[in-house]
Amino acid sequence: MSQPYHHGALRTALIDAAENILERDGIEALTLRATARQAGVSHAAPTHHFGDLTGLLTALAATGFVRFREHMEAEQANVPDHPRQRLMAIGRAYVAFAAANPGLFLLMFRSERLDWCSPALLTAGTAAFALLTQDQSISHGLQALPQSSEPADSQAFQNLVKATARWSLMHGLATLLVDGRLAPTAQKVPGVSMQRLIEEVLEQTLGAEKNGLSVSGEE
Amino acid sequence: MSQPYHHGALRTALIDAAENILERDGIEALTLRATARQAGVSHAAPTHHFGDLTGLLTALAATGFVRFREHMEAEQANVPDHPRQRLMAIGRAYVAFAAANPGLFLLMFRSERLDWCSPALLTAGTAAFALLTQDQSISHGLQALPQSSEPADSQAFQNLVKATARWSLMHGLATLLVDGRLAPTAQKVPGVSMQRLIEEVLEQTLGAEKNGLSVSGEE
DNA sequence: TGTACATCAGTGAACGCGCGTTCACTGATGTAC
DNA sequence: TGTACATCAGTGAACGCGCGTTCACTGATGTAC
Repeated sequence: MSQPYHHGALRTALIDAAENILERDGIEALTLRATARQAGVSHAAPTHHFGDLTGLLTALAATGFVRFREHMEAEQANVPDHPRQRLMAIGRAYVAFAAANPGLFLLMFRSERLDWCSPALLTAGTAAFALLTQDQSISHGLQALPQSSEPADSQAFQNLVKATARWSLMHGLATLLVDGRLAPTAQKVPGVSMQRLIEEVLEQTLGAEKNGLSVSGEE
Repeated sequence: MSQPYHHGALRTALIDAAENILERDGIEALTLRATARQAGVSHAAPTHHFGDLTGLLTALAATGFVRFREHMEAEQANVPDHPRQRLMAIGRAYVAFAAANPGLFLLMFRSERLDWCSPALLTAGTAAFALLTQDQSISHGLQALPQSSEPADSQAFQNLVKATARWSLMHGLATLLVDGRLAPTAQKVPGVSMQRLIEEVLEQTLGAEKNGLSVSGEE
């Protein structure tokens, strides 16, 4: 009946507790003491595992990036092995993860309080980002260093531009959605669900058959 | 020599002080008391003008949106009156504003502590967003309500999709840049400046002559 | 022109709060012999 | 198998800090007459 003195898996429990607080009360409410309360331990216990708040946030963000990558890979696996299909799947997964875990997503991408020197975070973050450039059309280009005289015109640079463009689109869409900026604009056109809007944006930018619709809006 | 008892323009001075703190120390350090210290008045003075911290942040964000819009309009005016040229100018201005005012940009777009019921903020924010949909190709479509049976296929919906796509791209690019996520990726291709990368991404997505390069990355 | 008075703008002391951090401690676990 | 002891994991009291907020106040401004 009585709680054992030793928790057994307190580190994991604290990360879970922190995520609960994050999604329920926002990042402002995510403190070491609140996390200890949520986990049901004394307020000095988290320090023992994470050192300080940055350590806790960094550990939480690292697990977030692992799950982020897993989610994108899983969605990618559900789809025919075609570059555009897979890219669309990643885009959908990117936005869906943000929508499903808004607090965690914001922590991962915008917290100035993460310690990017942490090996766990760096590894998990890099792995997730790598997925965005790992389709057939550009994967090899980003790895090969250009030997040409003008790097700005090299294939590697062009691939970097493409990867940055698609990443920006996914990230902007996810961010605007999570921040609630998309909803007011979308309501100008009645009868359209957010889901439908997102799907169509991804379709027209990432999934178009030949050249895809230009973001510039002219036909 | 002695300071007058009445400041004269304390409200404006407090907003300036708050912006200084925001850019120098980050949003975490932006408190009512810190703002009062920065402005050289007693710590109870800001409450008199803004009520609480949300009021101050909201007022600061509102001035930010005004300047954001002014900046985009000014850049747009420096360019030939061609839809793509103007769109490119807006995109460049969008990213440049974020880069030049990272703290303010983050406050404007991601602070959960803004009061969007504030008329000043709502007006300034709406005006800035409206600029993004005010080029010849889609401006009228977003205003006209569709009478067609299937809203998802209506012209208004297609225009919404286009506006959302370009906005997402600009916003994602600006956000990733400000959050320092772009730099590590870009360094994989040596000899390429961030400036050049951003310009090329905007060029290939917003400014391409015919259909623009698809974000999907296939030729 | 002068006086009285209301209103406004900012002061400074005080309060309670939750925070991070320290530190001696205590209970549990594991290992050496 | 049993005992001693080191190490580990979590406790709880205490600290100092900066915060938002309150409140009686004071100095300055403006207005009525």
